[in-house]
Amino acid sequence: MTAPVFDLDAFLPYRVAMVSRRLSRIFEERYRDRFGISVAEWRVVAHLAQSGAVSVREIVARTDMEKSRVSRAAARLEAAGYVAKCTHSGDRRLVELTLTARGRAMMTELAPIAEAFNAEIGTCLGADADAFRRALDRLFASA
Amino acid sequence: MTAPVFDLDAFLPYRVAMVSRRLSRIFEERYRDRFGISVAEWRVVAHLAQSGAVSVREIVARTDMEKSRVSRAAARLEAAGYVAKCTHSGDRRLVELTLTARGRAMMTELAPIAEAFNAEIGTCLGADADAFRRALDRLFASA
DNA sequence: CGGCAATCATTGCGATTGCAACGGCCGCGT
DNA sequence: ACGCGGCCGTTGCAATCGCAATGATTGCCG
Repeated sequence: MTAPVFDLDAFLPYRVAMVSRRLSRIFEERYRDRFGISVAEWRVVAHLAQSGAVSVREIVARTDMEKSRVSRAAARLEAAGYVAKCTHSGDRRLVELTLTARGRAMMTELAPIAEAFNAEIGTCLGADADAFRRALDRLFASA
Repeated sequence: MTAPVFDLDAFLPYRVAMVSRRLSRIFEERYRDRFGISVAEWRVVAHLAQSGAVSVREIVARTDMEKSRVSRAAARLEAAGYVAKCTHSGDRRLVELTLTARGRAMMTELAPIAEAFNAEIGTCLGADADAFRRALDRLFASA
């Protein structure tokens, strides 16, 4: 029985997962205490701030999250008063998600925090930042 | 009420999370059907193949996974016959995890699959592969 | 030598997730 | 006009996760 040799540190999916987890965790610490939202909810809010009124399906297509995850995140955000849900006029299957005034206020506070964190990452990467972004784009496109 | 503007696509934690999720998903498809293990269990097995007999705590420190996640993954692996658990002689608090013959056989089959997948990613990245690896190392070190 | 804080692994519990099934709604074809 | 297949969002259910508490064991320090 040969002893299988495998270098886990060189395995890129593992490395990416570790970094992803840490980045999300660090960023989450900067807004969870203040607003009490989770990562899934942050993504929905950020997407709404970017795109205005959109349906659940659009967020699903755009963020690669499960339908149910988006649906429940939207429900929690609605319960917390950050998001309003109303049925689309014309196609009553669709749900139009919109930021409430409270949601926009949160985003006004959150956007600079996110930008700052993003900038931190950029400076941390230094000269490799552009290559890193390119690599992410390529992996996302081909995966 | 100003409309908050934020470009989610430029937000690196988000991009990394998307790519991480996709890579893990794709790789998982290549072994889940054959061996019925999950990502957490794969990580434990890969680490055992690399490090021999180790305790739960070492895997936790090394992989940045929660104690309970590693513990349960080890329990599932033991139930499936891939891993053996025995108390460390000398310090009976520690649990020594070891690959069984069946576990080593699985790893013998899995290692080439992982290597191939890793190589695919490398070729996909092309000239940016080295910078990508450097960037991951730097983010991991500073996070 | 004895107690006591610390370490290690497990487990209970609440929350979240993914998958699949479902109910409501649309639009196409007839 | 009317089914009927398909799309959209929600929900039931099982599994997993994270966190905190617990049980078991060790090593330190008085």
